[in-house]
Amino acid sequence: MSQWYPKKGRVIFHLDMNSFYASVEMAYNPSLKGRPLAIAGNPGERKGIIVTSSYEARAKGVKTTMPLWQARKLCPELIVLPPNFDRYRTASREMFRMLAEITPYVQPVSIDEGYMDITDSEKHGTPIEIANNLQQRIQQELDLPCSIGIAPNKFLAKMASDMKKPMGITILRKRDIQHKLWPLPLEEMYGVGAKTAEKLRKIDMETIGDLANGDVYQLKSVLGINGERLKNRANGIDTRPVDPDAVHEFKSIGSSQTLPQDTTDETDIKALMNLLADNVVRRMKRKQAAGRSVQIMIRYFDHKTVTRSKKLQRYIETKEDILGVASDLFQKHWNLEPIRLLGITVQDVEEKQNIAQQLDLFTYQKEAGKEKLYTAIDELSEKFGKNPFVRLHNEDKTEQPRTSFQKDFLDDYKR
DNA sequence: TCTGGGGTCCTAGGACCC
DNA sequence: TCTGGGGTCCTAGGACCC
Repeated sequence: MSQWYPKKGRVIFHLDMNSFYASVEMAYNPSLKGRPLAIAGNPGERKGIIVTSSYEARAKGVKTTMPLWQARKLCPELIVLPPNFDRYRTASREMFRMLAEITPYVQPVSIDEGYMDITDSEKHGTPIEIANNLQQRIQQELDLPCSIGIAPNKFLAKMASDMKKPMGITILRKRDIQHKLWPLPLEEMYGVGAKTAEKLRKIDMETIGDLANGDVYQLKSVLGINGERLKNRANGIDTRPVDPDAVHEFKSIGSSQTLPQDTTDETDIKALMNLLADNVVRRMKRKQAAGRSVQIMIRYFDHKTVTRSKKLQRYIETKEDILGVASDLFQKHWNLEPIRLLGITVQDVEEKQNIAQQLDLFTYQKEAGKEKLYTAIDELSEKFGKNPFVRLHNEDKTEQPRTSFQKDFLDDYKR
């Protein structure tokens, strides 16, 4: 008789690069180390906001998404650099390559963070040893700091990696939840933003512990299905697997841009739409993808934002097709007020190779439909002898057989 | 003269079908 | 002469994350 083994608990890492863009710039130019540094989109323009900042800048109150002028007021000696995405992508690739040397179960979630399932990676050491080695290696070979959370599932690992920065390693076991997780304010929970926290405060909740011990029906009535999920997470329940393929399963590809000034000028608008369509098409080509739905976004001078979309009959991939649908939507829905930002997104995106399969399926169904028709005709023929349908039959006999099923049928027919 | 740009997932209402 | 209840698709918007 086979022995019953308890299901092996998983060991999940969440690895988070610390102030990634700023750290990469410091690795490239060590003279920046120890100084207040910020990466900001197009310094000088109005869309200049802080994307990332070094810990020295954060100490002065500089925060992500803060307008640049505000950051400079708080920290006059702030060094500001424009983003250099090629550098960040290179560093990111190197970092993920190191993770992949430990296990194939690596799920990138953004350029600077990812999950690993190291449950079956004992040969590389204990979880602590693996985390230490990994952190050291990234530090020594890439000159970049990271934090690692170690836990039995993704949610806890994510929360753990946030607990000690920079260069932290934090273990969050189920039995640690009560004293390490529950005292934290609601906003610190992954998945709880400002709006959700506000709703929860209205029912007298302040901490993650309050959420964990809340009444599930009340939570559902306030937050819908998300209420139940958040309660589970707060109790350390999360069964989502680490999925290395998730990164390939993109669903939309979009591009949006704020104009230099608000405008109603159709020439400016057309030029921007053209540029956005170019961006989208270039990225769709790179991913060998096509899409079935086009969405435009219009942000007006007063920040009011509308989206309008159209689902299409067929998959499209060319600039002409995408720009055509986007322009139609724009013409139909622009209220003539000054525009601040425009966006074009292609949705229901599929890799073309998968679309081919879908087309095959479609063809197959059409064939299957024909088979049914043929069967029906056969029955009719048997009942009534020769009839007009037989003509259709004869025409099809010359067709190239497409499915084995149809081939059998045609063979039968010829006999 | 505050508030970028890339995404994902969920909700809710109307249309339409059974 | 009034009218149920599911299910799916489409569209618009909201919340959240990095």
